[in-house]
Amino acid sequence: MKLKELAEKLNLSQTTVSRALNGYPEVNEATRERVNKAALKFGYSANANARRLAMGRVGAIGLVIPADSSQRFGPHTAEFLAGLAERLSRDEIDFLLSPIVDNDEISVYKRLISSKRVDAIIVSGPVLVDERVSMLIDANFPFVLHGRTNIDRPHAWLDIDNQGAFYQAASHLLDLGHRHIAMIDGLRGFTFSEHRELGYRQALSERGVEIDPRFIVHDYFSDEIGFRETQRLLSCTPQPTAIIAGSMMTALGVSRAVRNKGYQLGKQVSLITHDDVFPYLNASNMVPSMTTTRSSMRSAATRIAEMLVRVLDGEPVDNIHELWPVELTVRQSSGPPISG
Amino acid sequence: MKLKELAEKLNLSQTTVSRALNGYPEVNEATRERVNKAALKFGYSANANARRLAMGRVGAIGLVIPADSSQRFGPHTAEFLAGLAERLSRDEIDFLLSPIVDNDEISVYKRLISSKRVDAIIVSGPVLVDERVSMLIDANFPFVLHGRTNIDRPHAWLDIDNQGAFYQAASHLLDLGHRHIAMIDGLRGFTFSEHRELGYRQALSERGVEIDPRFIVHDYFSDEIGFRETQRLLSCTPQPTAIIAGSMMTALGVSRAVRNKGYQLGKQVSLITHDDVFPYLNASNMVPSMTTTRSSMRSAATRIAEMLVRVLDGEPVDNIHELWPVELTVRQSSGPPISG
DNA sequence: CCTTTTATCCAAAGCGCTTTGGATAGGTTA
DNA sequence: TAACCTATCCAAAGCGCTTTGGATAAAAGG
Repeated sequence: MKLKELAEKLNLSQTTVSRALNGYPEVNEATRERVNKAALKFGYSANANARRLAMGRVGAIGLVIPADSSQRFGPHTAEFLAGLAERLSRDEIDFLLSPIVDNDEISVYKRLISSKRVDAIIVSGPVLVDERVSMLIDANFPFVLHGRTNIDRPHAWLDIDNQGAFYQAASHLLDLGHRHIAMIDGLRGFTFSEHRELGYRQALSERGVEIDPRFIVHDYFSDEIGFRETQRLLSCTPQPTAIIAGSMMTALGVSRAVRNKGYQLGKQVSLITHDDVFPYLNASNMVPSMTTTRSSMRSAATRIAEMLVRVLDGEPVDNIHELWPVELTVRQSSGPPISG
Repeated sequence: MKLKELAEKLNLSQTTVSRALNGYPEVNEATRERVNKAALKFGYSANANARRLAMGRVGAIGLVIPADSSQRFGPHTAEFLAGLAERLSRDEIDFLLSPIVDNDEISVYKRLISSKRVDAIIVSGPVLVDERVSMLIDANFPFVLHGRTNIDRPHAWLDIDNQGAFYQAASHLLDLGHRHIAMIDGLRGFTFSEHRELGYRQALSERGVEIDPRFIVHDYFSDEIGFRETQRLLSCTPQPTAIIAGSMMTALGVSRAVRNKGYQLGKQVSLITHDDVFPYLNASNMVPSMTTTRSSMRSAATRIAEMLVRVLDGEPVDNIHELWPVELTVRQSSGPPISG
């Protein structure tokens, strides 16, 4: 069923039917109703391609995702997508996932833009000076960045206060009396990771605590890394008495290594984790319950979707950015240091 | 830059340029090269909407995902998407995620079909008699099902042997001498979940072991459910001496509850988990290492993408289905029952 | 040397929609 | 009653591409 046929059945022109369907004012209410009813009855729904061709709009936003078997497409991405879906479904905006081909990320973005299949793009996992971001600004293509870069040309972004998170975590541990604090976070180069390290260093420096480079780990978020690195850390002299973990997955590995050594969390080793809030992995239900810096990835994504809609509505991007604070929740996995 | 302009610059017709670009034979090799070079130089790339409108094809496949904050969009979905991306990137096929609106799943599918935005659909999480599947068959719309249904009209699917998985797990536990075996699996109604219960029941029945309905749990896959239900199970009389968990997330909760009670995995309580293979959560690295039935969700997705391409190439769906066996890997979390 | 084939290329007709620039008829105003 | 709105509808022109049905010229066949 196409517009023309529907129009014929109704003895109306395509113009009128189109207008009736799209809510234009210059059509009689009675007519509109008649059209709507008929559309429903015949199961008519506009061909999206034709519609977009005519309008120059798309009704979809783009995301570029890694296509190899890397760790990068993990539970964080899933939460993120779920959050986007939550908001975008309201406007019937779909999203287009474009896998990276030939490891050439930037050209996937370019393809996405020039193929006109998306109205906007969401960029995540930025590095400090992100080529994608400057390219998108240059191309004047609408996008929202999840995270931050050092590029100070105006663009829309949302980030959480990663520096503050690790600063708070480290400060709390210092308050408790810890002096040997390690951190196991995400890969070096990513802004979030660098910011977290900054927060960690800041806290330690403020108290005059020396920073031991062996205690700073950057790697993938996985239980295995958490386990392995904690084992390594616990064989250092002096041993760290506290660890800050960048993700729940990492924390699982850390816990395991700590237990494995016969230690208890919150006693010989304290642990603070950054919690992106996975519905299937709850920090407060852990045993012992986990001290965390918490910020829902899903909510952030929902908000980003919101911002994207604003960008698409033409709002100037200068004002579209948000920095979300991160709150420390003290639970049982952190306590004053005791000797092993 | 549009086709017309490019054609003008080259002093050729749109037809020829289009054909040159799309690899049709009726164009001189020299001309083709000239065209390709010019296209590259001017950064020309066909407007996808126009292209699709003209061709009636899309270059994207559809997936419907839950948009609420349910548990359903979790790490399994993420792995699945990653697997699809791995294969579809080769053919530059994108995927379109359509969130469910108003909780009306079937109409999202219909919208997806009639809006002509995707060439095919991937359906996952089928129930025993799945309305979506019969609808898609009726509509004669290409799709591949991840999982199985009882609908015996021809369609393409890939499933793992869920029944066999739980049958093997239960049998192994019975072999070890367990007589009180519980299972904590996914939500009732889903085929995979029903199949697993079938396997479990079959194993127990074959050995004449009575089935205790309190020992069969169906719920979301999460550590919290695993924890809570295990606590409940361990307060039953008689206590189960073994638990089969449907997912790694569940297993984390189970482990925690077991430890919490002062028990050891593989001693007072044995645990076998179905492992969908998450890169960030490794069964063999757990302590104690985890006995699993293992089947990579990611590989399955990659294969499904492969099948989808075949479906799109017009191969009859009758022969496009695969049932993947699941292998039991015995590790330390399962052992003979000992008294608490 | 003329006819037939083959290799290239092109003009124009869609694909299904939105939107521009009127038409038409009934109602208002003076 | 004539001149002017207003509300409602329509025909036709794109949107940028692919594809059909030739045209043209060079090569081959007789």
